[in-house]
Amino acid sequence: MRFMPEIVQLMTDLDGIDEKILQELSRDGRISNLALADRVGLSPSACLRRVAALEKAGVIKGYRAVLSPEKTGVGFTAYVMVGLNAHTKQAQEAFERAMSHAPEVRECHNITGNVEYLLRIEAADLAAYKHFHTEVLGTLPQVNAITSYVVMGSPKDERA
Amino acid sequence: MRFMPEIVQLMTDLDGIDEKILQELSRDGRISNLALADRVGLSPSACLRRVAALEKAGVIKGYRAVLSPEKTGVGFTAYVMVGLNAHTKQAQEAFERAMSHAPEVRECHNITGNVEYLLRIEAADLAAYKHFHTEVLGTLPQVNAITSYVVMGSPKDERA
DNA sequence: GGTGAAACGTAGGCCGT
DNA sequence: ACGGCCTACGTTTCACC
Repeated sequence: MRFMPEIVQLMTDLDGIDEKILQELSRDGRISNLALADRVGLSPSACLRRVAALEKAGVIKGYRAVLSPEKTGVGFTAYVMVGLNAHTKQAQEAFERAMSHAPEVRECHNITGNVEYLLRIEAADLAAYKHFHTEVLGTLPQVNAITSYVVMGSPKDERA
Repeated sequence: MRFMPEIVQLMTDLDGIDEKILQELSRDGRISNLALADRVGLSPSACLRRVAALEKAGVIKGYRAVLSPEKTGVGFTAYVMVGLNAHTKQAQEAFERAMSHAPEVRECHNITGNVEYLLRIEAADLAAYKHFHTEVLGTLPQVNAITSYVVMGSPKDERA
């Protein structure tokens, strides 16, 4: 490649009001524009224009409802370190494709260290996790090493 | 303890429509009730009643805007395994208290395995992370072992 | 669970700064 | 380029069936 693939603007210019808007929308993604405008000290129309601009610029990627894992049938969470046996682009792509299709995989991070990937797995229970472990991870030819860390609790969790 | 501390209803009874509602709201937390009702095949009022019930039951814990880390000044993410030198309740509570006050710590999970905790750290850059590593983690008397895994990319990330 | 109507919020044109 | 005002339009919300 001749230039760096994508030199994107890493931090959009955000003033104090923008930051307050983002803070409020992180806290309550369904706040009405009227209430939001009030909280940040702007008129509704000015506020709405800023929110629209933040969405358009990709600063706000979307809005999501935060669900209770226990109450939606997720009783088992684990982080899993996965090492591949080949460090080729093909092996990585094949593995990532498999992860993207597995519903138990909520996150797949490419990390530094002795293994390549860190996964967050959410399943109904230990049996469902075992199924994923053996039937999915265990059958992928690229996978070399699997280490599971079962989540016993999360004293802090500010996941978006 | 004489009985299990809290036997809560682990999975609220959710029918197919409830699951569809949750799925839609996870995808787009700002969908209008009208559009949501349409998608799940209910009248707006019936749909709204279900959403309100799901919120009240705690199945829906809230709504949040999903922000772009790069565009909000977060250029560095890492997972950190932390081992304590004492397995006492006091040591854990002190550590968890410290984590809850550290803004760089977005998640703190209590895990099984050779160490006690897995943290997700978000910072502006490597320098900011180094500061956290030495000035915060490094000064806690309970902390015994620290292993950092820097996130190079996240091919999949469905963090609520 | 559906209907309807009043209350409320949104979105866009327009003007002032 | 950005904020405030106004208003037609859409959405939410509630009592009632």
